Amino acid sequence: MHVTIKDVAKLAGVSPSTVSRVIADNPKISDATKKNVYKAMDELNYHPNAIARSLANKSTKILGLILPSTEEDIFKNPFFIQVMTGVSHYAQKNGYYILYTYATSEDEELEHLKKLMFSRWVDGIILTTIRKDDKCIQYLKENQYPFVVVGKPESTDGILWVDNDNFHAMYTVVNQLIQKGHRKIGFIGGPHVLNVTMNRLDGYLRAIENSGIQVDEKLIMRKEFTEEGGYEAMKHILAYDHPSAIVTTDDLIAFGALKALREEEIDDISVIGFNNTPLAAYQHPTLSSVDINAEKLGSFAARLLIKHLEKKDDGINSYIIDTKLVERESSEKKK
Amino acid sequence: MHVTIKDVAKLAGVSPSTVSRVIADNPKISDATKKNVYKAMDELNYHPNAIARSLANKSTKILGLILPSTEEDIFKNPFFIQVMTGVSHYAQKNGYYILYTYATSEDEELEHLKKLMFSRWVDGIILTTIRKDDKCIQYLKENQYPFVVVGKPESTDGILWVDNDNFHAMYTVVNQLIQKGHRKIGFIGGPHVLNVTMNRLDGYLRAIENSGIQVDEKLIMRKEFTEEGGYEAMKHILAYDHPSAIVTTDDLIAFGALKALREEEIDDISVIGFNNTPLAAYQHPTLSSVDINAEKLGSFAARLLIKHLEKKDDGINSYIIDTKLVERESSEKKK
DNA sequence: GTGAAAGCGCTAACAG
DNA sequence: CTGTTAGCGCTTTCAC
Repeated sequence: MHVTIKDVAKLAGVSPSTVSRVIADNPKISDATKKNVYKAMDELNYHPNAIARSLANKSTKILGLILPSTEEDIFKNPFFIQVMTGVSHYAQKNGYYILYTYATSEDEELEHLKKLMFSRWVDGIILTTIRKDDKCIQYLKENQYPFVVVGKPESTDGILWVDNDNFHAMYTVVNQLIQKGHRKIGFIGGPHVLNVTMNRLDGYLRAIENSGIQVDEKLIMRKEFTEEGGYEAMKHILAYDHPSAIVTTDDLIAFGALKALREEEIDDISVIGFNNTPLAAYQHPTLSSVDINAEKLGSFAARLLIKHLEKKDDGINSYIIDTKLVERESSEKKK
Repeated sequence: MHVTIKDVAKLAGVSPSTVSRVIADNPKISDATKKNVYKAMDELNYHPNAIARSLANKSTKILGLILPSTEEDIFKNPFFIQVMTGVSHYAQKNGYYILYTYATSEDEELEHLKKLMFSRWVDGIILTTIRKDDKCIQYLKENQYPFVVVGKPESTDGILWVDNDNFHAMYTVVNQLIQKGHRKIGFIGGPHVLNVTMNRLDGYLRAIENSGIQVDEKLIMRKEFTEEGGYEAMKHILAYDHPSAIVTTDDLIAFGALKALREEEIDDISVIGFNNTPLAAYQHPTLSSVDINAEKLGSFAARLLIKHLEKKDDGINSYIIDTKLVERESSEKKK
């Protein structure tokens, strides 16, 4: 019923394999027959059947994307959307499609991952989050399935990954604050099971120590990645002391901290967020935040994976994406 | 190299066709052999090859999603993300994957649409936007390809679609304002080539006329769907008169209008947005806006398409999704 | 109920 | 350079 390679072959007076070669742009086909075949193709309005090609080729030119999602909101977290944007651009430009699934827990994620792998729909997989002793990574590795992960895994051997230098990013931020004269700087981070939190905390500690300031454990809080977490942590710190600046590991936390400060009518404490989410510019005061370039994380992840799939590995199996502090009102010089 | 249906057949001591029937859960297979085959399957850790199935079946259980995108920002417009969320949930729950492409113009969109169609990757397509004399719709129709569109097409015969009742939504909003005592109500809409704009304008006009108020053409403006557009339109209206309320057809427009009012230090004009985007709650004053339930638009679109693909059409080929005015400060009673 | 065999549309040796 | 042939892994008549 549909036009196939055979119809084209017949019309062009060649064999199906020749047509196949023309499709694959095989160099050892004479220009004359190529012309011929092309003519037949669009005379018949022929379009290769990608499914059949994939079955024969064992390659679909589709990438799988696994997104974590808290309950019903897959696309609420700006970070993942940005990563997805980067991935999509790079993939589409290079002739790949994206197939995604979302999962609400590590086990579900693994479940979907397996489905995606076994179905053969995708040539490789992009993981957008990374957990301690990540089961997905382990599984993919064991099965030698091509994948790339956004976030630096504990063990990096033979793994493709992209990440920011979280240690360095936080180190720089704290250092700048110290340069500006801040001495008492608080830290509010997310749960310490996450690598990011630990790396950022290390950066904070190093900067403090390097400048000869005494680390004050009571100015260091770790809470959930939520506005409430940030709010409570801030309150807690204020009950103990009055620092001149607070660094956080996430904008959401920073939003909560700002809220606590507003309530207490305190306006001489600088606050710095992380991830530079869209709402940062809409806080009161507008929130200074570290831009982690999530879109770039995505596009470089896609790039690594695609290069690998096409056997064009250039020896590079990871990228460190630059970060940048975006200064807004919340870190302006206080009176 | 990989476990196939033949290996399973051999181990279970049956023929490949029997295994195939077990996979498809064919009712005329004895329970005994079913058990047997299942056992063999997980002894070998067998997983059906979806590509091969698709080639034989002519169905992939993948849906194509076409997203419009202004330049580099596919996922910046909250509307499309919400639609995508709804689509994804419904699809994933029903065993479908989503493959998406984005395009920056109608022609590019058509281009990608064709690729998607001819490749056979997807069983059907979801269009998330609709233009006047939409080429994509026309093409899909001509080729009898299964699709659904978010937005009501000019001609609806034989087309699956979902939309809000834009006329009614705006009618209700304006009516409520009138009930509250407003008499001079301005309208700022997007370009009138778009169906939504026209429908919402009609709702506005009807409400005004029904209440016996004289329509004042000078209070009606149509601009681009941008903050600047809203800003200029508002300034323009203010130069002419001082209405007590302004309705708009998009939050972005409303943001601009609010900005103009802030500049003029006017705080006795109610403003209503449309689409209830996340930033609405972060305006000054916070913006009242009509929630159009974009996620529901998406899930019902997926639902229509999937039912159709599975030949479970229930005679329903469109859905009208409810809207709801979310009231915030910008429409509070003014002194 | 189950098996044999043909075929879905394309690719890839292997010849020539 | 091009044709022949045998699959890729699964489904599906058509027999038995």
